[in-house]
Amino acid sequence: MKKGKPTIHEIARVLNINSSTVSRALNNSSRVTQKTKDKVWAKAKELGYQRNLLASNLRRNQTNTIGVVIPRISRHFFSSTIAGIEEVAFTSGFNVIICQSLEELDREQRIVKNLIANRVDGILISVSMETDNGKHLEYFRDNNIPLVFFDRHCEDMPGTSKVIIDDCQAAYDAVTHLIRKGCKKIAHFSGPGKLEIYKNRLKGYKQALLDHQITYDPRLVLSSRLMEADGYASAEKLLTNGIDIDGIFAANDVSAIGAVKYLKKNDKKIPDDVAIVGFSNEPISEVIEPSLTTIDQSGFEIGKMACDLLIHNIQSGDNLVHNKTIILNPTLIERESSNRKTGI
Amino acid sequence: MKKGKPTIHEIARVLNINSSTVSRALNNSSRVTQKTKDKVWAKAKELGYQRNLLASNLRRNQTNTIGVVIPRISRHFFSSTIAGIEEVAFTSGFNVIICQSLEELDREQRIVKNLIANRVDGILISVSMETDNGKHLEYFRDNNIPLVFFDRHCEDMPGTSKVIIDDCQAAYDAVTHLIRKGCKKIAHFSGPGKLEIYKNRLKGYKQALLDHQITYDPRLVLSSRLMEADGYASAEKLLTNGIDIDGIFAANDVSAIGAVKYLKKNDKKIPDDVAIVGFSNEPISEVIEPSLTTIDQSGFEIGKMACDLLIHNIQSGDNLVHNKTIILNPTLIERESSNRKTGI
DNA sequence: CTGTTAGCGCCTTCAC
DNA sequence: GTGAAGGCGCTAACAG
Repeated sequence: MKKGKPTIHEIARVLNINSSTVSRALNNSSRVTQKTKDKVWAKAKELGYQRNLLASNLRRNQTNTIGVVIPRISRHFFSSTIAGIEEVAFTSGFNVIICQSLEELDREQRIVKNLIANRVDGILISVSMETDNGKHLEYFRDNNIPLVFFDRHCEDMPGTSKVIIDDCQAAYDAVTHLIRKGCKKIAHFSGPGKLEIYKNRLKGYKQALLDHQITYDPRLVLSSRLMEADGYASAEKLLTNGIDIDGIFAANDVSAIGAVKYLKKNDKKIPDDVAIVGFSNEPISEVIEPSLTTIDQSGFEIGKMACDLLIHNIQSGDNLVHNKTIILNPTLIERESSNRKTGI
Repeated sequence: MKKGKPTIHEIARVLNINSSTVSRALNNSSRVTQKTKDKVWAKAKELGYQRNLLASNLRRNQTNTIGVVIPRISRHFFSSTIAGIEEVAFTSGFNVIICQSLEELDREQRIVKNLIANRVDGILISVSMETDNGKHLEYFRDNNIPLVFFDRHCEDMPGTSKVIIDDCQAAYDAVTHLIRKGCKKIAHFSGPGKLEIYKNRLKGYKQALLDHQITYDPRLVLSSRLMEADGYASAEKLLTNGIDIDGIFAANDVSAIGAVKYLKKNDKKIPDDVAIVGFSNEPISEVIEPSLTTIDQSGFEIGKMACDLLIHNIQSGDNLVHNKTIILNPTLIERESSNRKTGI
């Protein structure tokens, strides 16, 4: 009973043929007899042979693997995204390595280094909320390794593919929707200020107010670190401080959920019957308050598109020529107000 | 401008030293001068050197990577689990490859093969609902590669480490809780029959009935494929068919949620005011029905323990000697009935 | 169709 | 403390 796992040489030895032939047979090369293939496959199975991809990848200088970096896997948007990515990757024969930055730049940097060290063929990334530049991603551009941003991107990396949503427009639509419903004092629950997407959502918010002759009041804008508790606290802060609001535009789902929880728990009412618009494709939004209007951004679709683009860039062999920015327009979904017990 | 990425030989060449020295310097070997180290590091940075882990791993015959196989990343339980796993792995210097079987045995088998081909140092797995034996996992035992089951395991693999919960006892407690609250006709929303954990939960359900002199009625047991729609349909089926129930024991969170949704939507009431106990650590349960009693199984803790065990097995070098089964006892959490508008 | 040869980039003896 | 040499397992190039 020998220790080491069998290699192609082992198979070659017992079969009295050359290891190259074994390699070709195992890879279903057309330049090898079916008879030989059968023999090789049979012996491989018999010996319990398991191909060593490390060696193969090293030799071929490609791994058929793409790295995915997201802030946090437990966020519904990102797990939908991963579902979409995996679907595309899988059917194209790529493996996926999923890594979470946990919203920390430091971790993100280490992850990226590691993905490079593991020689991934390309990378999909939605940056952490501490990331305000793409210095740690320059390696990819410099070495012509495809990289695609999705959702959260870096503004200082022009000439890099991205799949993003039109945050400014979406925010504009959301706020306009509230205004049309009669809201005049609309609070904005924002996200980390470093992230491009939240800057743009704020911009859309302001523009909508401006276009409808409503004065911008900075007291109504509350940022967050994307925790449910932040939304909760923001709602609490406004309402208990007697700041008068009649609508909320939440730039992220967790804020919206936190806000709703606060309102429910304290039986607070917001005068007008439309109240909250939140970016979200969280199924939870449908449950907690059937009337919650959302700006639907399908993580699944975004993941698919981003992965499609990446694989296209990988296979075309030249990252730089194929740069492309895909801008999606999420739709405003106004759910039926079935159960408006809290007055929201 | 040369094409290939710089290697240790490249660094060695320009520094007029041997590549072995460079290798040692880069690995912080104690047998190399600090001065040399500095030179090497400086030059590495200057050239934009990125270590090739494929080569390193091949040579060292270990990858410092553990594979994680779960049914579906978007299930809250599993994403908590991953958070726990990553925390432990990260601090021990291991990388993690996360793969989802999407509940398909076929996919699971391919994933496992791929992880083997990538020479992971160990594997953590919670099997798919189609998996009723561990044939595709025998390789690990045969080659002495550590494997740890968590949550969902295979009964035909004795002598394999696992971190599981005491499903039978937990179910027993849940049903007993309902009985004490006065329920007599308790429906059981189960899961895929192939999975050990659901068999055990059913066993606990039956035993609790038996011990309290309640006759077991098979019509009250409804299995599912773990979709929210199944819970919804099960509740609908029972209530519209006039089958009389006064309590539900849901063996998984999605069933519980589906059931609650059905009840809410149709304003159905269950006579007694205790109604549903569901396995869950989903935050959603707290939102949709604050009074939903749950059997709390912390995915985070399970992930941490499983990963701890795995890494211990990896580092001790002998998988077989260190087999260990950890059985956790989840706690029953009865939430305050704050807002019982639907009569649930 | 199959064999020979020569590495991929790194690490680890073994010398000195 | 550093150098020389060999090989991890696989595949690509070139013969034949």
